[in-house]
Amino acid sequence: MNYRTNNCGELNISHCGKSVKLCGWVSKIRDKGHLKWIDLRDIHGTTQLVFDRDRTKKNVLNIAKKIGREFVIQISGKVVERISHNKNISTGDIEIIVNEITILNESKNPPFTIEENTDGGDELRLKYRYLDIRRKPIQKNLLFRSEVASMVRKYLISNGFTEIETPFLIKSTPEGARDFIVPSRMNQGKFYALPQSPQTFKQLLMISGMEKYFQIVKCFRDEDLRSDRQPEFTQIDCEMSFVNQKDVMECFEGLLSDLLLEIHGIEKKSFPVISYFDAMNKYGSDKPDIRFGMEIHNIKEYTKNKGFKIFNDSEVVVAITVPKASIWSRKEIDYWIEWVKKPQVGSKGLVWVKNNLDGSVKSSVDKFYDYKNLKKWINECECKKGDLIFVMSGKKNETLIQMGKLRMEIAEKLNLRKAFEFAPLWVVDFPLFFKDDMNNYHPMHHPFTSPKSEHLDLLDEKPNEVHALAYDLVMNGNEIGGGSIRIINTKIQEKIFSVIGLNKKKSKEQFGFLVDALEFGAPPHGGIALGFDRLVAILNGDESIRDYIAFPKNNSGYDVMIKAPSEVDPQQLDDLGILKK
RNA sequence: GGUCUGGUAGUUCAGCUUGGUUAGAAUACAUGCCUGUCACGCAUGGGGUCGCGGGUUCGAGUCCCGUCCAGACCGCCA
Repeated sequence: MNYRTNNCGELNISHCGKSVKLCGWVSKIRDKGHLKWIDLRDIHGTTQLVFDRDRTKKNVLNIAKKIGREFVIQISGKVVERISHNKNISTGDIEIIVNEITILNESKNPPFTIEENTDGGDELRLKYRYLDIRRKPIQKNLLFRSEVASMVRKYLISNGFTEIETPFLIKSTPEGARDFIVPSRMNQGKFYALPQSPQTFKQLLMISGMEKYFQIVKCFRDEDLRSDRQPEFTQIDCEMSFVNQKDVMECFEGLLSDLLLEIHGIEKKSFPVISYFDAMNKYGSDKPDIRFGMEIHNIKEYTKNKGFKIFNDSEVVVAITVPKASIWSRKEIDYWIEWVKKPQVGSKGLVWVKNNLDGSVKSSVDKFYDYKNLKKWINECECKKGDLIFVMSGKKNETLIQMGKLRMEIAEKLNLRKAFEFAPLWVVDFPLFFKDDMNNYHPMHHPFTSPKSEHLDLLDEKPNEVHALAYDLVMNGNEIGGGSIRIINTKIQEKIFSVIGLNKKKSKEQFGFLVDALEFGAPPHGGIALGFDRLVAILNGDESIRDYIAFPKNNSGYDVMIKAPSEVDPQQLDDLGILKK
């Protein structure tokens, strides 16, 4: 005998009179004495069961009395039209008169309510994640994730990509994020590392001639977490042969366009392409949110020689226009002045200019700048009557970044960042390297990124001026993917290693297999990796990825449900040859 | 590693500014009543190591110090 004839989400008025069998969880019990309803829930929906003293058998009533929330039950009964309908759910026109009921399993009272808006806090929900996933919103997210994955597979496979798995137990490398380390029992004292990405393997697959590879794959990074960062996360990892930067960008613009069309019905439009330097200058970020204006303007030349020392002495003076903010009170403006002084932002302060609706102009630097001066700022910043300008100054890079943070925070507060408005773009022309505090060069992306051919001569003398054949896919202020054209020339590869301080011996040790392989006819190739968790969350109007991962870790990388990481048996350590002090 | 915020019934929170009788609310739970509920309603009831440790004080949920845990952010994330 089958457990059920139907699920809890599919019965409607057309099924009236039908005998059905349903299974599910008891979600809500409403007892009116002579009349009692039970909401029966499964992943498909909720169906109302009705019990009354005239139409329901005594023994069924007795069993129904014992039932509590989250019991798993099986019922059979007849579909009837409700006397009072519920317009809010798809099964709201019918209910089931129960003539048999079986308790398949009992349940303790759950620690939080299994409802759309639960009363449980984050930590508790993570501890009982299996109960949290019974809730509709989380189930919907996981179903959505699965749909997106399937669309991605469909697109890539129809574009000639082959899905290939790469190993999880690989070699630790010093550059980049910290590795998760796995001790080897059979090679005592030696360790595998879990991959931060399948980077080297996908390049080897290109050298193998697989031509177009993809994988929806777990990656691991032992770094601190954020709401959009987990120690294990999923990437859509891709690599293509015989392509240039434009080819890769076109292919993945196609993918994201398809997703936006299929999921949100958004018409295809080609994505803007903006250079890294323009992104920094206009938005103070290499992953700009371009859905709202508020671009950054450099007004240094309009501030000179007026006796305002702070502006005179600074490398840049930058400004943004806040729409409709000239009516802000002193208190509101002070809030932002304090906000930028937080150590997380690190600015020294803010100058403001109000372009009042009545045409007057008021600023915090009226002592130094007259109406005519301020009017120039207002013109440069495209500040309309009723708007307000915030001005910051200091060293170029850090001031732009601080302004970028202020821009994002104000937009967030003013509700200008609409969850279901999507603005994808490409950021290109990245520097190949960045310098750390110790003046050492590090690759901006990774050490296999190809320099622009016209910048090859600069590698020896001015590595900081070399640009990369790299591209980031950005949407709504989030980096959702990044990639590059790779180096296929061993000489250039070795030069890059030497710039980042990996001598021949060390680079041979770390990446010798790749450098060797490059010498056996490596085809021109490049690729991209998209953060799948983040992509799914953003496509669904969220920024936190936690609720799109079935079993996520908390802020400290701890799984509160299974209590991992944990200590292990000393015997295990002994087997692995790891001494415990 | 740093900054900030929080930790009080099963759960979500109030109480802390200004220390003082028996620590409250909502919800969940239990019992009873209720014939059209769907956030059902009404009545009654049980439920607390105020994160932990120390200090100040006649007296600490409340003030101070330390510590642990959680969250947001900075650093970090090739």
